[in-house]
Amino acid sequence: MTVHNREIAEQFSHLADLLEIEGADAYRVRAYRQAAQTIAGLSESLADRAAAGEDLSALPHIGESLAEKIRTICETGHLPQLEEAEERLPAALSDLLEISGLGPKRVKALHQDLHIDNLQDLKQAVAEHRVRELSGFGAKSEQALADKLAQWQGPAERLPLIEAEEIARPLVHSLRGLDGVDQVTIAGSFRRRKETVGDLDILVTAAEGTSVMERFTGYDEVSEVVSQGETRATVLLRAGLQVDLRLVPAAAYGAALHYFTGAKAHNIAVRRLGVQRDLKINEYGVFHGDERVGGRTEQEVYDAVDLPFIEPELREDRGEIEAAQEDRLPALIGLDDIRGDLHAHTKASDGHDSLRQMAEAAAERGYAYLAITDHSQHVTVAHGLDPQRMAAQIDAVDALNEELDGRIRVLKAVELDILADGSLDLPDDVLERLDLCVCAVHHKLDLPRQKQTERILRALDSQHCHILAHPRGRLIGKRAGYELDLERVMRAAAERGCALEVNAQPKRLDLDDSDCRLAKELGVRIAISTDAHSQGNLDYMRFGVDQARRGWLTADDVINTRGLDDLLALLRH
DNA sequence: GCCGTTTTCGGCCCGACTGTTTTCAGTCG
Repeated sequence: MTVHNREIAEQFSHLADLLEIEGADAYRVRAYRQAAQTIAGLSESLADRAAAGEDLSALPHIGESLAEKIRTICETGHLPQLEEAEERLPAALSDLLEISGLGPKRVKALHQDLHIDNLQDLKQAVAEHRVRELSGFGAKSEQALADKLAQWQGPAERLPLIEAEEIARPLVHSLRGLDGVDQVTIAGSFRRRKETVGDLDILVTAAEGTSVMERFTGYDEVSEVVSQGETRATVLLRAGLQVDLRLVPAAAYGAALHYFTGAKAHNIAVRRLGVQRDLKINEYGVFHGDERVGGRTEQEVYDAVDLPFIEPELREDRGEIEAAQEDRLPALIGLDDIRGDLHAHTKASDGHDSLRQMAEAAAERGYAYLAITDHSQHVTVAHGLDPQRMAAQIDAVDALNEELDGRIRVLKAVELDILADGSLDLPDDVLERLDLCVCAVHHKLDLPRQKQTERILRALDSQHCHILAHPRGRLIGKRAGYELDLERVMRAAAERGCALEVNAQPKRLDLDDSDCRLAKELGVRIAISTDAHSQGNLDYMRFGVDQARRGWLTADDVINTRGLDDLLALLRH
């Protein structure tokens, strides 16, 4: 039984909540939260690392004390300090912190004075108008709580980035359409291209007296104005998404953009560097005493603390500040570096478009090559190809390449099922005729960790396995992915020269950002592929590139930045 | 509880908005 990083992070996070309600030292609480964040963002299994006797205190925000606690959790599954806290306070009290407007102080008051232990107790107390009697609360807060509790459906779900884009587009358009509005920029995790977005942070610069706030709070899709001031407003959209708007003067645009892009931990780290230089950095600029010394651009903010510009995708306080100080920031891959797509389907299996349509669409995007990777026979629901149909498709691709006359090269390929025992779903004599094999797991997702790992390792042993597709098998918000020792798979892939895929489907993004970073560390090559099931899906490439950038990858780390000849040479190895 | 170009102690980012107050605490980002 391996303890997941996620479970360790949750225990620290829960402990932080309970300690905060108890009124513990705020910095101690923050230390637990930062540690939880570090752990949640790791791809390598801490349980494996701990078992191997590695020094966990080398990790950011993990010191001796927390390293010891991690070891305890890995060995026993429990954190004694959390269990002790749960004896002092009801464990469900931390649920109350999820309600916006309730922080640690008010939750403590609710518990101590009204004996509220959980959300149910709170509902009852609100219904009986007992909350308004409490010092610090009033009729208005009680009513606000009543409204929020009535709509409460658990912690707000984060939206996949692509859905956030669709919601943001018309809103941004509406704001830009207003006279006097200069810049409208979406910052926050959206700009950092995080795979999911919890809210939208919109930054606006405008001429004085422009009615931006009115336009914003009056937007059609707004279901509730949460707060509204001179320079800042928060609304909820009907889609359930929270949107914050910040109005700043043009001279502060860079400082505001930096502040509003976050991540919070990155901002704190940058501001700390400012403090060391006797500078104050806030959303209005960089200040030396009362004198404003920068802030029109983000570059000025970084200049002030002697750092090179740090790309938004890297701003997570995951070592980018240190890397910037040591001048070893990666030159991140860009969409323009991509020369072709190595995973796409046609009507032959479960795609919507023909071979020719897919090839034409890829050529229009300026690609040098497109691998057609229809499913193999085991995936019957997707009408997977058996040896005969595969042979027919190989011939069809050869014929099409002749007709295309070098405009683009279609690669003969397959998305080949890895069977439960790790064998491959088509015989060698068929596979030998292909340019490329993309191997993937589509069934028996519930094998135990060791079996699943060995299954994939066996598949990697085949000389035909060029790329391991969607290695974790997760679906964002739906499925966690199968149990797997990914680090072991990566080491094996590195040895065999097999690439791992970043599947760019917005609901997969698999590998994810931190997996990419681990892959790079271990010397694993990456393929960024769309897994397109239609021509339009080829545009998902940018979502894959986003995650690769978040994972510190350069063009050199990614095989489909190579030209056709280099790629083919690489695949032959 | 972490961490170090003020290093093993004593710091730890900074400001807007709301509601309940009567000058500010709490919450949020």
